Amino acid sequence: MRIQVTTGSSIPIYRQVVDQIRHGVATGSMPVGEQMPSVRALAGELVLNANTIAKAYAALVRDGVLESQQGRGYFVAARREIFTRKERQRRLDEVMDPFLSEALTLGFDAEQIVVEVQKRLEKLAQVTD
Amino acid sequence: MRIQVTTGSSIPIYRQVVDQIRHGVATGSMPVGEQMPSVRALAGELVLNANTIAKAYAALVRDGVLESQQGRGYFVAARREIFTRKERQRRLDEVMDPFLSEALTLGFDAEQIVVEVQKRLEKLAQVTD
Amino acid sequence: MRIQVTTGSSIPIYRQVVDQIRHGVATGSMPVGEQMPSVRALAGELVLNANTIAKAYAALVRDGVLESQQGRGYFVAARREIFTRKERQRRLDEVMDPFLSEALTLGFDAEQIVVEVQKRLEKLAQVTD
Amino acid sequence: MRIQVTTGSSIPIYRQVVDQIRHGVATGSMPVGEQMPSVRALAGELVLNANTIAKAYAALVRDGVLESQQGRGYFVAARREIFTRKERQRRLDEVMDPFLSEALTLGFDAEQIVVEVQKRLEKLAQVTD
DNA sequence: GTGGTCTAGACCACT
DNA sequence: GTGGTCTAGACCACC
Repeated sequence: MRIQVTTGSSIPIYRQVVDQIRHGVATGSMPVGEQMPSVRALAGELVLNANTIAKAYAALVRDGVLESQQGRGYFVAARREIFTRKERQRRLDEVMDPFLSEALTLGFDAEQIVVEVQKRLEKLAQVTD
Repeated sequence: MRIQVTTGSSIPIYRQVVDQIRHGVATGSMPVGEQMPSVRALAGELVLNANTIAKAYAALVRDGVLESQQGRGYFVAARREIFTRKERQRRLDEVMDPFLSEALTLGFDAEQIVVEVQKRLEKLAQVTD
Repeated sequence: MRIQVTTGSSIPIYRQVVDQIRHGVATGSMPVGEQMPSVRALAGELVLNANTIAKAYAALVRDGVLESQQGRGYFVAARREIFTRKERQRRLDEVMDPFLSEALTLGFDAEQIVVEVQKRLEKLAQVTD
Repeated sequence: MRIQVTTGSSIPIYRQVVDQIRHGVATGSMPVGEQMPSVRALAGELVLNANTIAKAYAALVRDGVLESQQGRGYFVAARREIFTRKERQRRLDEVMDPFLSEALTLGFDAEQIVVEVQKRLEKLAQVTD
């Protein structure tokens, strides 16, 4: 897929990039799972600042069009949804487990952990009042 | 022991590995002296880069959970008291705060958080038995 | 504070960086609260990869010598007691043995080693003054 | 002369062998010209892989502590100085500095460090006798 | 701009 | 085959 930008246009450059990629994905010329060119590579190709491309990619990730994979690059995303009751619980567990494993490793037992959590929550409540 | 990792999470992959191994050791499902899977083997199994596993193992070594033997592998270390009381409290607070703020952000109130923590700890205790 | 590194040495580069910063902090030539050079800046200055410096700084953070502030930089941490008496002894022995065996290997006898250690410590003390 | 190795140590086994032989030679308990046990004999005695002993002997030959005679075996070499006085001092400092900075960071002061070094050297002397 | 994570692949030391 | 170090370069989160 070929991306073209015109610097003279009233449409912001990053918007031009976003729109063309979105169109490419919608028409299937960018298939799901396909790797996008790196931020710097595309910036170089279009003779743009890397931040501009980064901003465009970020917007596309926010909209669920692309996915980023740490250290690998950006890829065309499959669909998804967020924030059901189950999802909330899943997210809670996700942050609770590291906390509990650290606490247990430090030598605190279950009872102590609960007490510490209560103490901390009381302290937070006071601050907020 | 089975380790699972989700690449989309906000929790770094190496931290997920650390937490699960810590948990395995704390509950005794990884007995003292047991050899861990090799860095490359675990990396291959989880489809991760070997450096990511190496980083996780290194973190566990400096926390006294594992020991490494050059050219032989990693082993579960004998439990020992490493930190002063004050330092343990400091480290507990350090991991508790992000957990609590995330939980509160997700809309759980103080009482619910305590209940969830207790529930989770009970579940962990059952695994130990 | 000036940091120097020799690439040919058997001592890993990141360890050399760690040791020199530790020394600078211990002698007070790096006062508490002082900001460290940024990872990239120090990497550039020493002509090393940024990851190598990041690894050294990370080691100093977990030893309580430095603190990191996301997006701001690394700072010299206030001194604090981290380890139990037993753990301190354990760690001391761990680094003393390789040193002594190397010294004996070089042909220094016990008495000479003690003298050399005293000499070196006196020199370090002078720097502190 | 009796050689002992501990497999759990962080010090490589071949290094333990090297150090003990070197120490034996230095103290005269292994006189000049004496034949060393064969690689396989020593490997069998210590229940180690023959490669490990071969490597230790090779290191000792490289450092001028032993001499090999094709088809006959290894012998304690006549003493000769390999390193210049300056080089010896440089190498000593190179391994001493990391040790001292670690010790100081752990909270040991100069006097304590000297005492610990003396204690450790005494213990080593007893083992070798 | 800062640190933090991850990948890829190199080379070395030890068993 | 094991771990350990280092480089190069990507993206991420925060300020």
